[in-house]
Amino acid sequence: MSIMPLRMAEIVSKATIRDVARTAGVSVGSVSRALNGGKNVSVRVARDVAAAAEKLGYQPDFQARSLRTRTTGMVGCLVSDVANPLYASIVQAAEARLREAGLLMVVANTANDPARERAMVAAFRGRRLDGMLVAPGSDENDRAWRELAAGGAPVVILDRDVPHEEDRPWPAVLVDHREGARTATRYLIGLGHRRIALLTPGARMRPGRERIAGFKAAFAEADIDPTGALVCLQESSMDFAQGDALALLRRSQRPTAIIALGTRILAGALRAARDLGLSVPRDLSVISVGDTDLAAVHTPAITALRWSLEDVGRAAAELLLQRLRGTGEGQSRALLPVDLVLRESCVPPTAK
Amino acid sequence: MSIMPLRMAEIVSKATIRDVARTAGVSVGSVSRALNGGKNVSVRVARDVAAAAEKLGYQPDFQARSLRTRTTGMVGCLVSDVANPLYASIVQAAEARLREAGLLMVVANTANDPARERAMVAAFRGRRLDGMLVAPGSDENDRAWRELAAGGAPVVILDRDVPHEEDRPWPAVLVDHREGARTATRYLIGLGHRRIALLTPGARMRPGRERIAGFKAAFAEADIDPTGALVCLQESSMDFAQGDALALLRRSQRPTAIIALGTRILAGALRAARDLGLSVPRDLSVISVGDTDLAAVHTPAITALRWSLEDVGRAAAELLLQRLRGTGEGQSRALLPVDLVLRESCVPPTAK
DNA sequence: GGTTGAATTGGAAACGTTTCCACATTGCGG
DNA sequence: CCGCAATGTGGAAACGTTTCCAATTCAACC
Repeated sequence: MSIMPLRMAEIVSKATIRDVARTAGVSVGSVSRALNGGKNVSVRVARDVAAAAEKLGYQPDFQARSLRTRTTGMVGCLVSDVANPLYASIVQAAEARLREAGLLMVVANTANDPARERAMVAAFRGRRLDGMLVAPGSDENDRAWRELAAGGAPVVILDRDVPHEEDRPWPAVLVDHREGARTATRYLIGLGHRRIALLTPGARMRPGRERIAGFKAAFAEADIDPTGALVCLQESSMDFAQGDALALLRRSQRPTAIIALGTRILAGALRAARDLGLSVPRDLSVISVGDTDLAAVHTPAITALRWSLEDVGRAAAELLLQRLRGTGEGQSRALLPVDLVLRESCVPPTAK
Repeated sequence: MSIMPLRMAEIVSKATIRDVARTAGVSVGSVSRALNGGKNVSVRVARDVAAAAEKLGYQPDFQARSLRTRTTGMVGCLVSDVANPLYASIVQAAEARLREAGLLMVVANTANDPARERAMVAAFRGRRLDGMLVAPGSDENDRAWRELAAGGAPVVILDRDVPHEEDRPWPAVLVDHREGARTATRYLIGLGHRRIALLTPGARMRPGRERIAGFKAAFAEADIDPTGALVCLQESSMDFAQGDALALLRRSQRPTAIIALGTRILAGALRAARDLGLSVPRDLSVISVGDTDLAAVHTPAITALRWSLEDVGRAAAELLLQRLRGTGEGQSRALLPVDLVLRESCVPPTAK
């Protein structure tokens, strides 16, 4: 144990390609070719270089390589908050796929702040990251997306509609929130509900917009009184959701069913219901948008719209890798399905 | 919109420091000094350089700078799974602090696989990351920690006990799981419970070990039958936890209280209880280790051990920044407190 | 006005790669 | 036996910075 520090100092070894060249008795160019290309190197050189590299514990310096090759082996990932389970799983899956391909992933949280978004895009570009996965905080942040495009590095958009020039939509992984919301709403209408509230973050972003569209579409196609379709835009904070949900459930004509985004908002809504003494599902049917632990384990178990976050991350990584390799443009957009997982939180409304 | 592509091509601008030098009519050295040092540059040069840089939209190339300065402005973060809420919040908070300091964060998931851990440490080192935040998957993975040390770059350990040489403990952020578990256990014992089960991931890692120690300490100090202290080691998978919990709760002498890690395991335990028709807290008192949404929103709300994941992340980032700046070694370890948040899930056991 | 020292400045040498280019060396067909 | 293509090889030029060093300017002080 005592000699450890010395050995470590050795291992840190600044062994450079020049050292390898010297001990192998060849030129640096040959070493580089032997180690990378493999093309145009004699067996003798290959052997000697390998031996020398091994002996010296040579580790190529990515920084230097990057400078020369203009490629960093790193991609950026820009989301509002990696601690949000919705993003965490996406990030996790994307990282897994990218690592397989030998890439590192840089993450940054934007808190949906456009200025910060721009700053991080600039930072990514300054670091010459090879590409990026981005979930912009708003679909309208004009300046941000222009800067996005300016980088030259491929970008894949996560579940957003970023304005694009006519013929070149952004590569993107999208979730079919519209169809999901429509299915859920149709299901509730089928159970007899006529006053249904949709609690979702604002229409600033695609998921919210699509959900609202699907929600309304279900009412329209059922040909019932559309004033029963209550859209409540939310910030994604639990406290706020709870306050809003309380107000909603105190109305004289309170909704008999709620569809709530399953992160913080669902929690707030359930708390509100509990605080008002409303029993789920007897007094209030509930559908979670997104299948979280909370939804699955809650008593009663909450019926939920489910889509695979892992698939989103994986597909995004795949799309990005495609671009990076430049192998045929291939598919440019993926639309992932949403399923309704039936559980115990929805029943026909009690006649009143 | 049609001229956009051209403008973008311009913005991509390979404007290099040489260009700036030329248009400013000074040498590259002066540009570098003007832009960075600020020291020893005349106002004239400073002005001209600033103007030229502005005009050309000059963005320094971090890669090149890194090569020269041997510093990348990036730190690595190695955890088993960023999608685990326990880590997600830590990562989020650490990233926030590091970004403030102008650093980017690279994340990688190890899935607690020692080989992968080593590979990622090597990758980080090859990329010359300035430092790293690491939560090793095991406290015993000898080889990994040696390689850790070998890098020369500072490392901060997240809530683990990594073997160290006598006089140089690793900088680390630790959570006082022992005291937390002891408090929780004491509380249950105080309520009258005598058979209590602790469901936590194995003793391979510090948090589990410490919790078990605290759990047993509470029994010891209460001077009651220690066979009532049931330690159930778990993998952190919900299904597995549920199966185990089922077996546990079916015992003839089933525990009257459970302390369960609040991620997947708590969910599994609650499901198991529900499946067996056991009511919380009447038939079973429950304490969650870690205060998650699930614990807070569950009906009944689950009493929980709480510590601040944000503080862990922030403190870790702070410790790392300290090392990076080399400003006085300062504190090398942080021990964060754990509180017991009383809710509705614990009552005295029903006489039986 | 010359001397000195500080403040600025330009030029060039790193940093560690990859890649281009020119040159040897080979093998082969004519 | 003579080109000639194919193959391997070494040397050097990038890549875009920072930083060292020597040279120049400038002011101030004797």
